[in-house]
Amino acid sequence: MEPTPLTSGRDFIRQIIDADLASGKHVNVVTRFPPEPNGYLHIGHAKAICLNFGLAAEYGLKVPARCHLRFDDTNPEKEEQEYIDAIEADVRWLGFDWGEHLYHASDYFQQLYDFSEELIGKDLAYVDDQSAEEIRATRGSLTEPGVNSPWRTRSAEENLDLFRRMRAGEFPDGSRVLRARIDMASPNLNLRDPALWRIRRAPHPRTGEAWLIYPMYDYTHPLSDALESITHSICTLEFENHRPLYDWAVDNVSVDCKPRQIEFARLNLTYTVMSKRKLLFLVKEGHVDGWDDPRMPTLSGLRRRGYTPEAIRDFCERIGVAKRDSVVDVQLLEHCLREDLNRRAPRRMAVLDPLPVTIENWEAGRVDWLEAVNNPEDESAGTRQVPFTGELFIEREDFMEDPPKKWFRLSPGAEVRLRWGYLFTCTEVIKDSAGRVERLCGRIDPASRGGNAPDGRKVKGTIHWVSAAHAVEAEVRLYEHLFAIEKPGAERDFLLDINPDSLRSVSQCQLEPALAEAVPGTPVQFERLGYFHRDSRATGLVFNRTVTLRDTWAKEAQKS
RNA sequence: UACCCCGUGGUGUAAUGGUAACACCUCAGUUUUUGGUACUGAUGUUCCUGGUUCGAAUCCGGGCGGGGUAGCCA
Repeated sequence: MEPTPLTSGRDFIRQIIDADLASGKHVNVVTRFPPEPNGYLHIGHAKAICLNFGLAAEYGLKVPARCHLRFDDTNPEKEEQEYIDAIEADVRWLGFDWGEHLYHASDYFQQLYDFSEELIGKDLAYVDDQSAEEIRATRGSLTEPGVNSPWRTRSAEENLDLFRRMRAGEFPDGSRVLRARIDMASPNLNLRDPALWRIRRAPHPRTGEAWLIYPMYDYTHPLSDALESITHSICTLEFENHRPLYDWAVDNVSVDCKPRQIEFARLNLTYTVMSKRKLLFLVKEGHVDGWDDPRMPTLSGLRRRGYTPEAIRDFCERIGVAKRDSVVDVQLLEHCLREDLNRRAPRRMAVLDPLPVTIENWEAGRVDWLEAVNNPEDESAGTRQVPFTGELFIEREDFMEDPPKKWFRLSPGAEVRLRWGYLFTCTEVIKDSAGRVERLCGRIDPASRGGNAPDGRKVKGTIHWVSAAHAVEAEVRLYEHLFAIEKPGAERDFLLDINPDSLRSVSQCQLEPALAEAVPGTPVQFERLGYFHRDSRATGLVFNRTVTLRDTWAKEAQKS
């Protein structure tokens, strides 16, 4: 090891590990990410994944280090193979690799069982015949101690016999549990003789019908960690009160490894909900279109929305790790996304709300192929040819008949640049009988091909356009936050806080021809509008808006 | 009103007894063939109260505030 590392500027977890390495308590670092396969992974899990796998990668530069993926599959009633598969795919997509170290708590059932016989032999566990209701009633309350079970003083022989018969299936579901014998008067409720095993005749995705009893999390987790030689077992704050029980388990059975549990604050994000229960509810009740709905904070939803693993990892790094409850501004996530997409997304022109424009001084039938830069941030992205003709579509909102101050897009008599094309002046506004603008006519400056004024005159506004004859049609889905307020559910049922405009689907958008070949999974910028991403599930040409561009004009316009 | 944890700009995170910093947000400006990007600048912070100390965001006491915990869920 290097001389004592600088602990300054590091989060509290890294400081703990630094100290453990410096003191010689550990010579390696082993972490784990332990999801329960009862739902899809979300951005909050990404924080834990980046932390645990990131720690292994970081410390791996100096000492042996690794991170395990372990499924915490001890409750077959809620867990499914579909979730197991999705979780593995999501962790990989995020960019992490567990190598050989894929584990399941269910792999340890036999060892966990043997440890329980050991506990029984030490008079540290007993079989309780009370019902769940009776146990609840005798647990006491936050301010009152619990009451000992009448079965608490059974002999080790009797407990052993009963426990073996529990396993053998001699008793009905719920009729008995194995309990730790700790202290029914402990101020920590978790220590009031917690259940260790319960009888449950439910088929398990991995062990099938082999087990009729299943171990509890509080018992399974510390011992699974110990069996895998985990050095630092990182979990979220709500397990803080469980730590004494965690330590009790590893201290009282024959394992030689004593992992340390460290708790950190889970991620909360503005304008979204993060609990699996709520996300499952949104899916089941049809408020969204499945776990991978682009509005969901799930990794599969973010992926379908167009988020990149790089942006998510960057975000997880920037939010830091601490113990205080906090709510991160979703704008930071969006910032990380834009920063990444700005570097990599090729630019294209797309008109979402088309307004026809006729260029009067353009020879009928003439097509001019213009060179357009693919990405000003990346010269290697090259250029492409876009067709320019006398009949174009521009964005309806880029024209105003009576523009406000500071408006520098199109208006009657005003000159704008058609991106990569010509300088254009609107000379006539044609309306339908209802007074709605139907079409614009105008003239281009033939000497301004490419967009440069021949005499150097300043043209402030640049707008995007497509040639009507060449445009391809597409559906574009405009997403906003799923919830309308920063902290959904804070004041009332979270469903009431759902944003009714979280999805606006626009059909018959007019796109430049290159977009017909857009590939799902690769981002593209629609110039002046935002970053988009061809939907991976829809047939036909459908784009999801990943995130808008920053829009200072929208802000300016909002002021008045 | 039992036990545990946590209080630093609007938000998130640093500063580990020695000038309170970084990022996001907000605002103002420069550059710009995207009202994008980039760049510059500005506003704004240690919950309160005693104590220890030459010196406290940091250590100690007392308050106050927030969160967690009473599944045979994880």
